[in-house]
Amino acid sequence: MIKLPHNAKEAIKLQNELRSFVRIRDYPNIAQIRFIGGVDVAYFSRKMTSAYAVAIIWDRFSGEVIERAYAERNVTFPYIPGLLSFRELPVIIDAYDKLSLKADIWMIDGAGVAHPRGLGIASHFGVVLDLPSIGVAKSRLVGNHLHVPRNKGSWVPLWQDKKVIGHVVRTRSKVRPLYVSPGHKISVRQATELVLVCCTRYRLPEPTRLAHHLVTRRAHSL
DNA sequence: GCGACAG
DNA sequence: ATCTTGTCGC
Repeated sequence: MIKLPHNAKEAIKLQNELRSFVRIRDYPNIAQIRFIGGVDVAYFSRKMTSAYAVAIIWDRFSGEVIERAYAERNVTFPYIPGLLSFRELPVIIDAYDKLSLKADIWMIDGAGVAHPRGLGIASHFGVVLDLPSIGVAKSRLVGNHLHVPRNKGSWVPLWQDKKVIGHVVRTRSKVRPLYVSPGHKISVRQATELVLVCCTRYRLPEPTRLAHHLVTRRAHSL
């Protein structure tokens, strides 16, 4: 269970404290990563008062989902750009806790360190659970970048204060690119490498894509 | 004050 | 994120 602040000011203070625990470095043996976790959250209207989350573990070699878990919870924290984790991490962790198997690394919808204070939801998740993680966002939160070549597999660096905080990746030809940034315990380069390996015929990497598909269909599964 | 702004 | 149908393009 994560610490839940009561307002934006407290949330920002907490992020500034947690950011010091983020570790961006090479993952030991990325070629041997087999089990990749994926999570996503959905709301079924009614002023989006309750959130639903699905956490899955995907086998990169067989291409199959080997386990899935579902959770739902009333959300209290509002959606504020930069403070997304305080709204969605609680349900995500509820779903994560129901899994019996372990994943080598996790992919989360949203930013990793490509965040105003370097602690996007993927980093927050990684630090709290002490697990390697990657942030996979469908749009930009912070940073600047040049145009990304239109062909699948190409990418350009995402800059912030003269530093590369992530990559803007073309996971499908002629389709809007993804904003990939390391969450915890992985490097920028490897994060992009792993995301591309998980993209077969869709814009989103399989772990995140499948979790989104399941949570959108209210795929209950205990 | 104005514009930007993950899901 | 969610509300929504058909439609243009690879």
